[in-house]
Amino acid sequence: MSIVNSIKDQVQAAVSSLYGYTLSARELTINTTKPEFEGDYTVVLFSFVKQVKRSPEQLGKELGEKLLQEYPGSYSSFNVIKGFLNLTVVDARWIGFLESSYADKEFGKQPANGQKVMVEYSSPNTNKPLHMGHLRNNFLGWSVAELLKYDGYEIFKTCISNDRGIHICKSMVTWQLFGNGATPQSTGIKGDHFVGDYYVQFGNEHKKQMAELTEKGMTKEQAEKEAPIMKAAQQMLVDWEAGKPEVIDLWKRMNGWVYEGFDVTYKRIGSDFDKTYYESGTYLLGKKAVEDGLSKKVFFQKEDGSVWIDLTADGLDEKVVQRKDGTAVYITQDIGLAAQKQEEFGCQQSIYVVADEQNYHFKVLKLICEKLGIPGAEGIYHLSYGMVELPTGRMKTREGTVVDADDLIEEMVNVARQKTEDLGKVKDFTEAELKDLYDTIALGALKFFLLRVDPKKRMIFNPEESIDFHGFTGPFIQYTYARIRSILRKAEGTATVSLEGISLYKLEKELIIALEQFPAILSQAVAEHNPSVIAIYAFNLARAFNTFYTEHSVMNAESAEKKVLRLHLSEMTANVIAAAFRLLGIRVPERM
RNA sequence: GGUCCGGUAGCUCAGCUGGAUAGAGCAGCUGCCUUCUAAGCAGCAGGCCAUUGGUUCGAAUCCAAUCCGGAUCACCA
Repeated sequence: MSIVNSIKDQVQAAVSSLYGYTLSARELTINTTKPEFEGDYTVVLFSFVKQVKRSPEQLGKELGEKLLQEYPGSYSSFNVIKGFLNLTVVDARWIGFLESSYADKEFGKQPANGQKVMVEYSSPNTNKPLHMGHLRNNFLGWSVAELLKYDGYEIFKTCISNDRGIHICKSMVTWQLFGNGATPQSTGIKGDHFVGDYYVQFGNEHKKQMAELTEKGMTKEQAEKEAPIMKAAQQMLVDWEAGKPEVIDLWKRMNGWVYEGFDVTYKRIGSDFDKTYYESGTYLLGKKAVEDGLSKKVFFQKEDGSVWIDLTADGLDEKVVQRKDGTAVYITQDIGLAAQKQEEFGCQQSIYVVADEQNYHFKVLKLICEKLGIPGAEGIYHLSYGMVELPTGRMKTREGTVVDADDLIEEMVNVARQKTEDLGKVKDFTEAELKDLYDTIALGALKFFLLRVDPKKRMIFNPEESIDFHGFTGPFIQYTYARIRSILRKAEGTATVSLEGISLYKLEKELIIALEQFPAILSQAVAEHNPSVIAIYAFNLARAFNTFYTEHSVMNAESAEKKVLRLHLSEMTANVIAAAFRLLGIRVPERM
């Protein structure tokens, strides 16, 4: 049990035996004591002074004395200031905790709980390369999956590839018209960028053709549809749905290029999936759901043949689920896919990592699935995250204002290299070791930058200011880790001694208190599906260590006991940093 | 217009299940490398927590209204 929880139990017991009053969980708040006061934990008395009919001062005094008397092994002293009871926990208790946990490389990990959770994330379109928004999505999805795994769930990571539709046809048509048979191999351009370039070119051509048509007197709306290149793309979509062989071949070929490109990026950023679904293989799945919905009278058909669901009773609108031409809309595909995933994996919870612009969509999806009685519908959870924006507003592919993922990573690696060379601490590294270190630092900085912010909030990224390597950053924490590893290498073979009876300095105790909180932080992060909780914690822990480190020497400690104590403190800090970073998908270097 | 999300230091963000004097990082300014890695540490400066009202022992936090910004309400995906 955590120390806070055992304090709660003891306070409850003490109040009960003193006043015959049972404190509810809501009435009992215990915080870590503010640094300006003496003590480790603070019991807030205001919330139950009335119930026990005492003044705050009197209550604090009586309660403090009772605790000290009943649990002499737990508390060494107390003080009461206004309505706050500050308790000091005996050093031996902290040391006992440290001794039992310092070598645990998986501190806080929970045993398997038999529950299965699916996490769907990444979900790219195959007509353009990954950008910064995808990175946030990937890092988030991956990290939340790891968090749940650590918390005892069995996890399945999936990805849905939006590989069909008008968008990919646009790239295909443009390649046919202007490509002259070029390939990623012949041009040396990474496949996803290669295809993405044609998508951008489509936009330019389309604009050009629209201008010509509007000059001839067409309205903008007409021109948009009538532009020859747009008509060609539309036709291609029809041909694709009809299964025209040469279109299918081209589609497979171009998507193949994109996947080759994606694979490189995914490998680099460490994203992986247990299963990838392709929209081309699932977009007809909704049919069954529509029939099912009609027979259950959840859906109704209008005169023109289109199928709808009326959600006005739930405060939403009427929503179309099948077009009058009988084809499925987006939401229907998702319903079909949800049902299929449930059949294949049977998870209790299904998490969709998708940007917050789709909040409404997922609200509707969940509601419809519930009404259709699809198993696991209650377990649908939309992990909604805010978009990454530029200081000038949203990123737009067509306007060329996206921050490309590959470019950004490359730039980060360059900064990491430059910085490392300037410092000159790892001159003995081999080429391969250096390359690995630059990747570790660069991706560490990038992932930390994107994960340290509450997922719900949209975040602003200014490409003019490069991502920092100092302060509240990944490299800061990696550096702390490397420093500790350096000490531990030097300390190998140090004889262990009993720590009984030794007392703790303030900075030593603060570090232990921080370490002890890790499991509580984990459950918070899991409950909120929020890796930023871990990121912030890791930073605070590293900072606490650095403060301790400059103040107290480990290897030249004043006694053998202190040396062992500090080695254990250092080792546990390193273990917890490594565990926290593993959950964020960030590696830690032995040296940097 | 309806619904949802946000507004905290010059900038980027914590704190939001109500608790003590609102915290970090960056940027600015001072110090600290002949002792375990200075990607570090210590310090200074920087705030009408959007506004107004309410709830109470206590409000950045809860409630209401207002203002500002964003998303969404497609037979697009």
